Amino acid sequence: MTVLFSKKCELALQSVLYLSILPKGTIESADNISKQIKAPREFVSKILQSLTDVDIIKSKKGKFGGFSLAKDPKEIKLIDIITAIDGDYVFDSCVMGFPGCSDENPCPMHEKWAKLREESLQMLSTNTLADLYEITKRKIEKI
Amino acid sequence: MTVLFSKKCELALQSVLYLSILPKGTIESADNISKQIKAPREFVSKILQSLTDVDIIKSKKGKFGGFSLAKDPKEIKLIDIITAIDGDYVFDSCVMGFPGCSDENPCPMHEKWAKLREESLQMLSTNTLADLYEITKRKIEKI
DNA sequence: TTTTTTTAAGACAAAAAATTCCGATATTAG
DNA sequence: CTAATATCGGAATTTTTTGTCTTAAAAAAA
Ligand code: SF4
Ligand code: SF4
Repeated sequence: MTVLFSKKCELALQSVLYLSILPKGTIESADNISKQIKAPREFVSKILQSLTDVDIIKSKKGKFGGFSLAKDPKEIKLIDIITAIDGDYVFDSCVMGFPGCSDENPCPMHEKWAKLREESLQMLSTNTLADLYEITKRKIEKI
Repeated sequence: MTVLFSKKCELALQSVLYLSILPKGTIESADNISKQIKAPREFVSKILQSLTDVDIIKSKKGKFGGFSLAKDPKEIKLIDIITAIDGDYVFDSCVMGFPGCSDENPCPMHEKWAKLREESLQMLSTNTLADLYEITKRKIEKI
């Protein structure tokens, strides 16, 4: 298997992107969200719970309850969602898993990967939900 | 978890890189290789078996048996090892896992990732074991 | 207040990935 | 030939990840 983010993380990104195109303040139930992104409801629900813990989204119980963004889409960077789910070591760990890794003793692919990793991290750290608004909207509508 | 290659694939890369710095034709046992890369012997052994199936390395049974490169390090591209273990869909699948993915209907991160993915694939497709010789040697010696 | 709806929390189950075990077979040395 | 050493192939086990269920608690409506 070759994967960049865990399933949880993928679904977290999808869910939050979905929330980000709804009118500001909209509360959407886990049920609706899961239907939209075509993923198991209970699983999505669980993932969203952990995003509320880090204040990316907020939840409301009871009738007409659900989840909504906790802040402005401009304030939510993609990397925030990723680290919330997959941890902060995200771009620290290595593609090669070579033992004894350090700057003085880099593994054969270090130099080659370092650039790509840095670019990826950069991309995820600069882009916010707001930046993806248009294309997210187009995508969601067509699913 | 955030991972690019599976554990198997990482160990495959490490094992083959190790073989590539040994004098041409050297036969090394799974036991030695696993010690060198500090990984479970039986697991390494299993992984090496599947690499023999695709003629990246060859094996020899019996006393003084083991594994050795099946061809010149110049002929073995990194991507060959990766596809042998993780399959050819390696860079086809997506970071986002958005449903309904297609060129006309790309997901929000498509454009941003496409470039990075292409660069990664390019890097893995152009580099051979021979290209990494010097740094691999330095790395292995220091582990 | 009672009912309905929805999240919260945690145990539980299933699936996938990683790792080990074992019996068979091949190879070489003595 | 026999003993020793390795890979081979497949089953079995363990661990991690993914996904489900069940019960409780909160909120709104009746
Ligand atoms: S040296 Fe670089 S490429 Fe190698 S294991 Fe460490 S971080 Fe990864
Ligand atoms: S559109 Fe691009 S980024 Fe999105 S799921 Fe498809 S390949 Fe991945």
